[in-house]
Amino acid sequence: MNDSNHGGSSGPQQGSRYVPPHMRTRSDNPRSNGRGGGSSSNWTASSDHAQRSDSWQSSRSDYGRSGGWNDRGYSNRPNFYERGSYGGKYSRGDQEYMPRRDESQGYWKNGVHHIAPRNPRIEHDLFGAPEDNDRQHTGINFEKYDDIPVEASGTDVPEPVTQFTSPPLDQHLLGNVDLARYTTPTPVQKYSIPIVEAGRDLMACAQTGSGKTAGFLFPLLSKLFSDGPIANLPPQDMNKPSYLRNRKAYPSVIILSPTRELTCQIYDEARKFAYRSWVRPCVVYGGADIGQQLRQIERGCDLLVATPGRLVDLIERARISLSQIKYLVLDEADRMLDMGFEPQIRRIVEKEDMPGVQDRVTLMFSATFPRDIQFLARDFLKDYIFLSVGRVGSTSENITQKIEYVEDEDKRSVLLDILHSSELGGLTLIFVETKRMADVLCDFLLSQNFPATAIHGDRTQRERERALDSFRNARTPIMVATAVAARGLDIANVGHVISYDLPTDIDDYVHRIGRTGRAGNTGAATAFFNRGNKGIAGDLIDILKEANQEVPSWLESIVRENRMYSGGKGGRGRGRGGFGSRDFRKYPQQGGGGGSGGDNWYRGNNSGGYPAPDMYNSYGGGYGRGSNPVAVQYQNKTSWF
DNA sequence: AAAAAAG
Repeated sequence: MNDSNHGGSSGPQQGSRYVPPHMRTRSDNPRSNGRGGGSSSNWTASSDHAQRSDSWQSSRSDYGRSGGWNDRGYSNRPNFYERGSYGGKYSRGDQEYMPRRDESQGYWKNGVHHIAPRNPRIEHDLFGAPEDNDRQHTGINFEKYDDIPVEASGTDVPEPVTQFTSPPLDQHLLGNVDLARYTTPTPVQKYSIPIVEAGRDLMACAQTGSGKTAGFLFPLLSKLFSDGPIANLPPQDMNKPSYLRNRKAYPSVIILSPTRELTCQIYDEARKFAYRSWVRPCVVYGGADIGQQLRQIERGCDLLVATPGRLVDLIERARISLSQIKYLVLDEADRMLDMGFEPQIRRIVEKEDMPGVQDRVTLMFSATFPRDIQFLARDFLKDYIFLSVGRVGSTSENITQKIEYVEDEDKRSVLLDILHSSELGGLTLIFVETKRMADVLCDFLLSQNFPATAIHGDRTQRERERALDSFRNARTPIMVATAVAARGLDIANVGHVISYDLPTDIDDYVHRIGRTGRAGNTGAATAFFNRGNKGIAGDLIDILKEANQEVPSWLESIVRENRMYSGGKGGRGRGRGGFGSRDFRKYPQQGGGGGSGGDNWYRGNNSGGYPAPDMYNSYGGGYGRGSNPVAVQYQNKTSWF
């Protein structure tokens, strides 16, 4: 039922096979021993360690031979690898050896960034096979994204960059960017790079699909690479036995994200770009063995990607200190608030030992910019740059949206029709509203001999990761999902998104269809609509029109008839026509539900000037009037990494 | 109303 139960009876079997992606090391993969679950004894652990060092020694000797290893075409940056090539500096007897790092880890000493030698196996793990262009899908078609409109506001907005170059980016980071085959910065990245470089705070209305993960990772890691760790870190004396050591980790970066899968995804990206550097990324999230995560952290943790609940847990256990934080990133902030994380987030940011707003750089990302996000921005950010990123054009062009009227009892057979008629190739993602339905439908599909899996919050973390994995690599090209997979998740090659049940929130719908139609590809999105969904009909029509899609006439009439009764809710002030979210410091707010033009609660800021920080103080607590005064942005999410 | 997340 719950992951913790697996640790007991069934733990050994499952634990021996499954190693979460971020825990995998070179020698973990072929682990054939039946032991090795979370509860395995110290004996197993230490013998593991011995094996690891052995295999390490042997692979290390490979470095001398350049073989085919250097033939991978890094010609554009010939100097990059010279520093990191295997040399005599880095040996066990040497003073510079830092035991808390393994050999694939760089280190910082006396103001110099020592880059670790390259490691073919890790490189393959992180970046894929060099010739495998399909798997390595990042970096394609970026040119296409030049059209995405970006609007930046705030004081002294730095000029956007146009290329990945050094400066402003660190040379080592550029090498990793090359390895990951990112060629051209996306619009978010063009802006975020100089903004973070300048040490400014950022509030960005953008989604994963816009390249925002790299958008914050690049400049932030780049700065860390050049600046090094904070000097006054309490020294870790690794010669002491572990029980006498300070077991707290002092990360420089915290990245918070709402779901476990998203957290893992960000972590995977971080690993790529932190490769061989002194920065060691870690990831913590609920539902997984905390002991394993603690051990990871103990080995060094400079950049931590976390879900809020687990992070609070670790702080309480005094295993994480926030006192050295230089960068705080809140990803999918609106989603985190929706999920009720505000208390945890406020606790982490305001009530623990994290440096104050003035003493850290804070980056906030959010698909929408409703009022509670504005308040969060007010409290967490200083003199920030507001970035509004337009849709990645493919919502309108690349994704064919279709709304079908299907009664609940007919849904199954219509679904089967669709699945039978669709040609092989792309993945099919089916969204349902309840966890129960996800299981029921998945079971039904299996009984009909469709290779399906399901992902939802009642499954264990292991099951979730397995499901996602088997979907990604097309072992089960059909996946039934709840809202857990609607946003942010990057699943390549999804050809068809089916909203078996429509969500009640149009944002969710938009996020769902954004799982398909990736860069350069076309996608299909089908939704089953019936009377139960009439609440979303109006918004749905808006979306369809905006995306130049066919609007069924029956849908129009449902809306008309709906308006008769509801007295015309007249939309919720969503910004149509490209840009949605606006810098509320600059623009007058659009009317919310009541609409009586009384939304100028921030008063007197139409001049485009930057508001004084205390502008909010005049506002007191009475902001309950009106609803949702802020335009919401619909942006496609063709995630490409 | 359901889902997600800390256990």
